[in-house]
Amino acid sequence: MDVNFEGELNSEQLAAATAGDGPMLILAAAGTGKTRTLVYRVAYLVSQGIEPDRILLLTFTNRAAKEMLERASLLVRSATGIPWSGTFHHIANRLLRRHASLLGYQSGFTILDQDDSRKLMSDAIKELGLKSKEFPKREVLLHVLSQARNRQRPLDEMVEDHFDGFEVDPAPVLAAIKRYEKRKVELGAMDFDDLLVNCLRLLDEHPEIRQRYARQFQHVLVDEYQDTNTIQSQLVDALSSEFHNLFVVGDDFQSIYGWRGADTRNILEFRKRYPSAKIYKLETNYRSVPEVLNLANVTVGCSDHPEEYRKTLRATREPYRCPTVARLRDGDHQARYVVELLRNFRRDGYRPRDIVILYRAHFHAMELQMALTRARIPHNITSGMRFFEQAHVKDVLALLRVLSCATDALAFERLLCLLPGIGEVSVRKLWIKLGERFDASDPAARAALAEALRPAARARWAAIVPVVEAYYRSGLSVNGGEVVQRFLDAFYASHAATAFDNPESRVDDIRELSLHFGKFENVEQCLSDIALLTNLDAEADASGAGDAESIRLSTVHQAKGLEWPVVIVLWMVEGMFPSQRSLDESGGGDAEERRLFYVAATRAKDELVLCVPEVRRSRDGGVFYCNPSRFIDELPNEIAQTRRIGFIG
DNA sequence: GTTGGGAGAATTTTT
DNA sequence: TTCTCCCAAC
Repeated sequence: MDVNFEGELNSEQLAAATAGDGPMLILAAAGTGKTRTLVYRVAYLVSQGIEPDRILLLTFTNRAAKEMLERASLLVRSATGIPWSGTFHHIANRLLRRHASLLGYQSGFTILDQDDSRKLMSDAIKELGLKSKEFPKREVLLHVLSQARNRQRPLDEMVEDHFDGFEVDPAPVLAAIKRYEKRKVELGAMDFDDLLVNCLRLLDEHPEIRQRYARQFQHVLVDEYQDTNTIQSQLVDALSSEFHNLFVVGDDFQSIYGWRGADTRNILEFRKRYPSAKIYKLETNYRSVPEVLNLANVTVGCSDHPEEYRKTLRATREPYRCPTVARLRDGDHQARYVVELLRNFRRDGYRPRDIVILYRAHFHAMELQMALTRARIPHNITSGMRFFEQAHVKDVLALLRVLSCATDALAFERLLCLLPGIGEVSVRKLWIKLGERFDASDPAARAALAEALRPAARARWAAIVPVVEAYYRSGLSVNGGEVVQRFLDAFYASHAATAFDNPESRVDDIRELSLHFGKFENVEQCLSDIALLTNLDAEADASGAGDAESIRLSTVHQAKGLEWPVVIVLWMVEGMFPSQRSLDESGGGDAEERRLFYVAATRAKDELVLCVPEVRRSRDGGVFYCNPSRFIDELPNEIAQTRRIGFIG
């Protein structure tokens, strides 16, 4: 391995990447080569003779994990790359599969995704007879539970806090949540939070296990450390407890996931926990023109962020031109203006993929979506709906789950509901009749099921049976992709044709899924891997092509870590950005919104346009005047050029 | 019991 | 826009 560290890194990056042992905090401002530094750190460690399997590299997203691994493997040029590299949930899953029995789980435990969790919580609420308009929604309950677990706070306290000032009786709320938790254990399943919670439990309750892994991981590296929550930071601490070679990288000013339990204190108080920690700052920005950085620096400057952590972005690019603040009349005017802008940028030579439109919440882009469609401008929206949570994908996965686990009640229900005349109630009865389990490998169980079905359903079920039989005949060696393909041909394609208004694209998705599954040896592996992935689109995006000809519309959250030459931000008005809901929430809402705006602005390489409509129209024709966002108001004149946009069309 | 239509509501969402 | 809820008709 011959990496030229001096030649390929600037002095800030070099100092961090080639530092000695001990705990280290790298504060990397936006666009300063954070990933690069982390990747070269890995390469440096390997060049110093550290075995790759003694390095633990933790990231948050699959996207980051993939990028990191690719770049590191390239530098290290080892066939195995970095074997212990992945998302927190991935690594936790790996440890739990090995040692689940110590915690009373089977190593083949199912992972519940958000959809499953929602279902389970709904059931819990219904079973306790709490379903009413006044009772908090299942999402709220799941949120409170998740916060309590991720922040490691007692549940009753968290419930009290969350409903403080509202007329909500905590007792039934707690009862529903406990019922949910109990049900999960009965199913032998873990939700996303369980993976982390149980992994930490494993390390805490079994010192010999902790020691084994802490001794293995001579170096622990963490990306996006500002987004860690309490439990994740404890996991990191436990896994680095033998060598204390902890290398964490992050930007406290890009922490935008507080509402999911991320705790900036992890990064801000790193020195408190690790008094010997060295701090390195990366402030040289390679991404943006100086005018954009000036704006970002003003936004940071107006905050009450701790001095020690302040970073001032230093530009390396040539001066270009100021960001624009566009004053507009209303949402429709904004939409027409953006369409016009897009044409101008196209004329200037930017390609569609060079441009992104960002907003605080999905529905802020409503008018624009319609305008783009009318103007026939191709665009794609990174919507809230994730690939693996779409109905058709979950349907197909349900079959695999039924094949691999006889007690997966959720999957059984989902699969059987595909049959005509079978709904939730019938499935419940059926499940109990079958003894609360369905072992698909057992011909007697299959016969019992067919027997119990009414004629119409039985006829459709008959189409699925051969797929199941073929799977077991093959001795389980057939891969998940083939099972999916057979299921699609024998049953699902025709089901899709009657159930959806866009069956073609759904069938296409399933074909793609089938191909994806071809990589895995068995069905269990497919399921375990897929549960921790959120979409295939991200992979398709990364491989380029595809949607190069469309303009991307995205929330600011989803744009984190990415960059575009042209960035247009919609609805920069009080109440929308910053969002009112966020401001109303106790604790740091304002500060987090500010950081979010900072993230939005620093995505821009060349051009940044901030749209400020004057009024909002409601559905019933009402008109509200809105004030420009505080983040716009506080910008001095020389930082951004304000333009009053006349009426178009 | 199931299914389909229509009304109404909608922060953000790495796993 | 899309998703969820609720009621009425099979």
